[in-house]
Amino acid sequence: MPRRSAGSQMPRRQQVLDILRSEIVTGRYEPGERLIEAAISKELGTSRGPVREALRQLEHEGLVVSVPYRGAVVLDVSDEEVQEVLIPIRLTLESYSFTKAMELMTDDDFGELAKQLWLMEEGARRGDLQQVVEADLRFHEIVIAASRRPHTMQVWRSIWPRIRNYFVRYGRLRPLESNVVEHRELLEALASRDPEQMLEVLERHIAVPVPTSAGSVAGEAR
Amino acid sequence: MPRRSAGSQMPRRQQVLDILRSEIVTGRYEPGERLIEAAISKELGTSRGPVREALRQLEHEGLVVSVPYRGAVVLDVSDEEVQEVLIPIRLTLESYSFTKAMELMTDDDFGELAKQLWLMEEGARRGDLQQVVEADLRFHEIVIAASRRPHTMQVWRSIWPRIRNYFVRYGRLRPLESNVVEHRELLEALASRDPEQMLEVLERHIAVPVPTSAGSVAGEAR
DNA sequence: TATCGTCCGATTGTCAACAATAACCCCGAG
DNA sequence: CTCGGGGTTATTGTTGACAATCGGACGATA
Repeated sequence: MPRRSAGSQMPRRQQVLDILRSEIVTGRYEPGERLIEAAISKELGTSRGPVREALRQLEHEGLVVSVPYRGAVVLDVSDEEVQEVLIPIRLTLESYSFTKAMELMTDDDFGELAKQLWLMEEGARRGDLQQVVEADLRFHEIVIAASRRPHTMQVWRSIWPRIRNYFVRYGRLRPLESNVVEHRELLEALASRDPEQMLEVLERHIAVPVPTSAGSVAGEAR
Repeated sequence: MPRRSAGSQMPRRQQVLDILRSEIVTGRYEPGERLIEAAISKELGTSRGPVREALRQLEHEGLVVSVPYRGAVVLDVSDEEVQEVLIPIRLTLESYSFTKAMELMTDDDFGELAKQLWLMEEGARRGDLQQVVEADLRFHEIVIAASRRPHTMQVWRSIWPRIRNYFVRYGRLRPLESNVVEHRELLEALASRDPEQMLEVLERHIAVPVPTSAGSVAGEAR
C-alpha cells in the first residue's frame, strides 16, 4: 500500500507541494522569483486553497519566504548557512535518531533501507544525481522515522529540502559511487547494533560534504 | 511601530496562532487533546481558514501533530528530545547567529535588547516566569534576526516554541535572577565585539538548563 | 457469539466569491 | 526635474458552502 507518490490518493496540497518543491530544486523557479497563488492554481487546475497551504509549507522548509499581503518569493540557498548551520544540526539530529532507531528497527525497516540503497546504486550507475540524492535523503528519513521521535522528525522535515537543494548543486563534486558505499556501510553498521561503530560511520558520512574549504567552488556567487 | 501584539493590524491567522500557542503552553489544551477547526473558529469568532493555517503553523512548530482527514492533536513535550536535540541545535544555531550579528547590530538593535532585559528584570522581580521566558526568547530572536540569515531564522522559528514550553515547565528549578544576570553578560559581551568572549558566555548560558542529570526531576514521566 | 459489511455522523479537504491591502502609475506642484 | 498625493490594479486574506473521508455504531450472518 503506497503512501507516497500515490497519484490522487493524497490531499491536493501534498501534490501541489511536491510539484512546487521539485520545480524549485530543478531551477524552473529561480531565486528571487515571485510565486503567485492565482497563477499556480490556474496552472495546476486547482483552487487557491491547496496552493496557499503548499506555499506556507515551502516557507517552513526554508525554500521560500513570504510576507503578509506580498506573497512568497523563492529563497536562494546559502552555502555558508547550509555548511555552518544546517549540516551541523543534521549531525546532532541524526546522531540521536540513529542511536534510538537502532533498537527499534524492524526487518521491514531494513528492507526499506535496502530498497533505497538499490535505487541509489541504480541512479549512480546511470549518473542520475537527482535519483541518488532522492534515495540518499529517503534512506536517512526512514531511520529517523523509525526512531519514533516526533520532535526530531519535525526538525528533519524543516531542513531536508534545503540540504537536498545543496546536494543537487554540489553533488557533482564527489563521485556518486562513494555515496553508495557510505550508505552500505551505514546499513551494515545499523544492522550490527553497535552504537560505537555506527556513530563513527555516521559522523564520517555527514561531515564529509564541505567542498569550499579550498575555495574551489565559487561560480554562482551572488 | 509595533509589529507584534498589534491588536488587529496583523492577519487573523497570526492572532489565532498566538492565542492557540499561548493556550497550549498554559495547559488549557492538554497533550493528546484534539483541536477541532470548527469549534475553535466558532470560539474565536472567525472562519475556519485562518484557524486551519494556524494549526498548520503549530504543526511546524512541533506543538501539534496532524494527520490527513483526522485533524490535529496536541503533542507533549519530550524532555529527552529537548535536551538531546533541540538544545544542542540551538547552540550551533546561535553560535553562528551571534557571531554574524555582532558585526551587524545597530544601536537600535541594542536598544531592543536592553528593553527585553528590562522586561526580564521586571518579570523576575515579580516572580512572573511567563514574562521572563518571553523576554528571554525574544532577546535571542532579536540577535538572530539581526544576523540577517534567513535560513537560520527559519530554524529558530521551528524550535523556539518547544524550548519555551520546556522552560516554562522546568524554569522554576533555577532562580529567575540568574537568568537576568546571564543575559546582561550576554548583552555586554555582544557590545564588546569580542567573538571569543561572547561565544564563551553564550555557550555557558545555553548549556546550563539540564536539570535531570542527577535524576532530581522525574515527576511527570509518562 | 464473533465477524463482517454497511450506514451515519463528525470532521477535514476543497472551492469560488468577496474583502482588505499594498505596490504601482500618473499627474500636478514646487 | 524632483517629490508628493490619489486613484488603480494586482495580489493576498477571509468567508461560507459543498465534497470527501474517516471511525464507529448497528445489524445481518454464520
